[in-house]
Amino acid sequence: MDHLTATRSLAALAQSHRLQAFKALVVAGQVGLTPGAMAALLGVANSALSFHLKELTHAGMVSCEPRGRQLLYRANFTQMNALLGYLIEHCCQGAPCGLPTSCEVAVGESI
Amino acid sequence: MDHLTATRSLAALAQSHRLQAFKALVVAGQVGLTPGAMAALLGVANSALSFHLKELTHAGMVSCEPRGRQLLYRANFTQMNALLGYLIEHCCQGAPCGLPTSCEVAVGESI
DNA sequence: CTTATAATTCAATAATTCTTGAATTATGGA
DNA sequence: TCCATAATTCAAGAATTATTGAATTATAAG
Repeated sequence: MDHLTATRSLAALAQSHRLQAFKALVVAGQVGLTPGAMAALLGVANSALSFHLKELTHAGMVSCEPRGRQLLYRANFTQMNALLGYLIEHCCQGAPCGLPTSCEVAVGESI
Repeated sequence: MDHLTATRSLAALAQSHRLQAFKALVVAGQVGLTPGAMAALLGVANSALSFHLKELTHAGMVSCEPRGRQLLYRANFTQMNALLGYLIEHCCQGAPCGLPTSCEVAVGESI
């Protein structure tokens, strides 16, 4: 993850509806969510949500797969983890990070 | 950290010059940096940097203290850690986070 | 084949964000 | 006091981002 990618990833999450959508996708996990379900969940117009999903997709924060006449969006955990790795590396200075004890994975380019 | 604060914190970092400034402040640590030093470092006009520092300040990502005729800005590590805690809690779903092994601190409201 | 559904795209507008350069405020030194 | 320095503020304009409603594309079911 480089500076530009980090900036774009942060910008993708830095909007209330998009952060809501992403959090919903995280909760949904591998099952994913359709745009219709998310629009209903967030109370946002279809076209507005479509716009935000495009932003998230372009930033690489979510992936999209056709399922019949619907689309299934899923959170891209790899990219999210890469963003967290970047923030921890460049914005924490090795200071205590207040992280869950379950996260003891070695950091590296694989993030 | 709640949804709104997280959105504002993310927005504060979701701009190239602001992310650069914040990273520079992280490197500077407790010493801090003056606006003049940062403007020179980033190659940004003073007034533009002032605008961005105001954004970071309003979002609570940095603090500011007068020092003679200069100002000293410092990264707010507490807020940054709270943001990381929020992202890990809501955007990771307990999945492996790819974090440095040095971060084994228990998470809590103190983040 | 026709119809209903799911989602995106488009155009227009509104709103926000960013940059620039000039003006302002305030501190410290000659 | 006078001048130079440090930084912010302000106004204007450019650029980007967000919302709305209509139109379009495409799939599935009857």
